[in-house]
Amino acid sequence: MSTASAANLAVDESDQVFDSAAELFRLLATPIRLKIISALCGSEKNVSQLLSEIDTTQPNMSQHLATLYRAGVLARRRDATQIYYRIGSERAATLCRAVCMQIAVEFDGEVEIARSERLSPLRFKG
Amino acid sequence: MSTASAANLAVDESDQVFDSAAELFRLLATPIRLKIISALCGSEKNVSQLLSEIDTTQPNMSQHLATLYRAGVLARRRDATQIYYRIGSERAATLCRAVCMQIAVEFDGEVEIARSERLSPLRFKG
DNA sequence: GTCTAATATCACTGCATACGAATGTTCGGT
DNA sequence: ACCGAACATTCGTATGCAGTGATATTAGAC
Repeated sequence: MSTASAANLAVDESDQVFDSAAELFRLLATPIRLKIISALCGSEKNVSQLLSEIDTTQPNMSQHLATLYRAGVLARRRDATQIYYRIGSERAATLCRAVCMQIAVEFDGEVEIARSERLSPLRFKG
Repeated sequence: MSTASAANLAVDESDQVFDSAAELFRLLATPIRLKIISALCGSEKNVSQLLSEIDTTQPNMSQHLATLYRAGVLARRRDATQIYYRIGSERAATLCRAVCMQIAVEFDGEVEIARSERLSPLRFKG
């Protein structure tokens, strides 16, 4: 089992888990990539269609698509000169949906949390 | 509703949602921060205890704790000279747990996905 | 007040990467 | 074979940020 084989190494399996999880989070840590994933949740789209929905340059779009594709988050197929992207990993898409929806809900039913306390230095006496 | 009031601005509410979601993902995009959150899931701990579990320097630990605290992910209280940190946002902790657990499961029951295809250039004819 | 332990903050360095501009590649049409 | 459309890739730049070392703050013990 993979668990036993890596147990005696300096980096154990839990380290790998945290590394992989952090990498997944890093993939989703950019607004434009969340927009891309969100735009592809309903149906596949080619690059031009994505560019009409998301405000950025064509090279930038292409790079983010490549990043998500290499990570397995997106899949793609060619149709003539156009390339259609679609969701390739339901896990990432579900994660994106869940977090964005929850945040959207908070934006509506929001009360501004007393975050002023968090901005002051750590004092308990004076 | 807040939805209607921001609808005519250049950055609409969905942009803010994506920005906030990306910021949350960015907070979790570092292995050490995932380890910190994971270490605090069971019980609160002071900085020394965290340092004994997680391999890093004290200033680095302190900075990550401050980052997570400012974001509301962690809460803290003082006891004499020690400061105890605990989970402050169940959302972030749940997210961390869910993703790490799912990835851990994949690490055991894994078949190495054919990722060689993803590393080759985009060719469909030659 | 002085000393020490616990923690925070500051200044700096190095690395990763998002973005923009220019260029390259692939395909269909003629 | 050539041209244009659709994407991809490369290169340079700038910015953000994780990590490190040195220093500062806080609080308890004496």
